[in-house]
Amino acid sequence: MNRGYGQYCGLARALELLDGRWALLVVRDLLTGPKRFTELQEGLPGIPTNVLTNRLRELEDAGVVQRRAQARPAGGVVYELTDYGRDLEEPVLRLGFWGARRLGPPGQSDFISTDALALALRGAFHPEKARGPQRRYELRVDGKSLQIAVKRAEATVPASSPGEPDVVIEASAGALSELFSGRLDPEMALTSGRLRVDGDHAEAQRLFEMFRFPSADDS
Amino acid sequence: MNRGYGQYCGLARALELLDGRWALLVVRDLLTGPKRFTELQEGLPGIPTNVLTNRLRELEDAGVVQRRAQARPAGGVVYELTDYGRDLEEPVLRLGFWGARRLGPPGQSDFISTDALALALRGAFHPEKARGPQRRYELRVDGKSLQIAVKRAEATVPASSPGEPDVVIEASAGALSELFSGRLDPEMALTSGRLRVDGDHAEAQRLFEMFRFPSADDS
DNA sequence: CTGGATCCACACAGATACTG
DNA sequence: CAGTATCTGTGTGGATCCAG
Repeated sequence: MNRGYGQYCGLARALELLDGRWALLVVRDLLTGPKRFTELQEGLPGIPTNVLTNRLRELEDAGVVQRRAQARPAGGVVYELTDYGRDLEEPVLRLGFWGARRLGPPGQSDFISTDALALALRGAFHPEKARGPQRRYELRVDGKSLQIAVKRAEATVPASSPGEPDVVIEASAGALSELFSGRLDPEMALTSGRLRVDGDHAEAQRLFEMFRFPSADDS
Repeated sequence: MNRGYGQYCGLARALELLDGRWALLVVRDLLTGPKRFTELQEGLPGIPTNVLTNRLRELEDAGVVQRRAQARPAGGVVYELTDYGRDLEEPVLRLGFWGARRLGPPGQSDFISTDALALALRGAFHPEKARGPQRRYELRVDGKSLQIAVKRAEATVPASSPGEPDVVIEASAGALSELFSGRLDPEMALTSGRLRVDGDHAEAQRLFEMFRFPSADDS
């Protein structure tokens, strides 16, 4: 693919580098860390294997992704972003929040990507709201879990190393979306059962203060 | 098109709304103001008419673009962004600067879009560098011209109303790119003939201080 | 002239089966 | 696990034609 646009324009070049269906979603999933071929497949339900192969090759040629031979014992290869590819985090985040304003409540058949959630949380972090001791949270949604580490004014999503969470928070994607955008009060959600917390409730409340999505106040 | 990704994710939704080749370039050209069908065609050399028609319809369905019946005397229709579409300026700008880092020097056959230049300048404006009286600049490149109005700490690109420019600046796309990214000194460019200025040279120099592209310091 | 519609050839995406 | 091979749709490119 990639016949190009023939324009001397940064956007046109970006669209050439990120051309093809699924391309930016591959980048999104790699923004949370290196992944194997099959891990990418699992995070992108419906992508044909040959398309994933093509996108990875094209992104590699574009200098966005690189293959790396994995150390033993597992062997095999992992795909990871180059430095240049990692610089897509800001643009992708902006595009994501723009698109999120047209996300209604999640449907039954909607796939929930923990990579997408992790990315959104990174962009939703408000450092000035973070105080108190270092904390590790575990978010559970749709049978998957995601760990969040907050240390002083810095958040790591997903948490770089596995460990015991201080608080475990479980809710549906719809409930989480309302909680993180401030349209649903955590107290209310707890009493109504839309939110389950294992650990200090006040800690959970702090999480929803530190991470706040822009609210969907669109036309 | 638009079979969708089936994910509950803002980025996936954005990619669905902006799906199809040329889509974001259409948005880019509309970010500088409403345009007619044929004006869009001229700014997107190589786009087939049926593809432009399809993209405009899809963007209209997506709530990004709207058709408006044009007042007399010209009649006809113009396409313009909705409020939601205009909110793409930030994401598009970020993506554009990301892609611009992989723009070498312009080739012979590269088309120069004044819409792309206008957008890039909007994103490159440093309000704190703007002082002095209101000024209107005219940038000439590749046979096209673009007016820039700077008033206090605000820049309008392209200038909203036509008028007599205080300074006219002419250069090739390559020279402009180097001038705006600070890799080429305006004095040098003037003496070497890569830059022509009609008006106060100091004014031209100010322009290159107020508008500064992020430099291509990539790997 | 503007704003498309229509037709054709082709490249790419999707689906599935199969392999080192 | 990490793809390759193959077949089938459909979106794209390119040219041409047409109505207001």
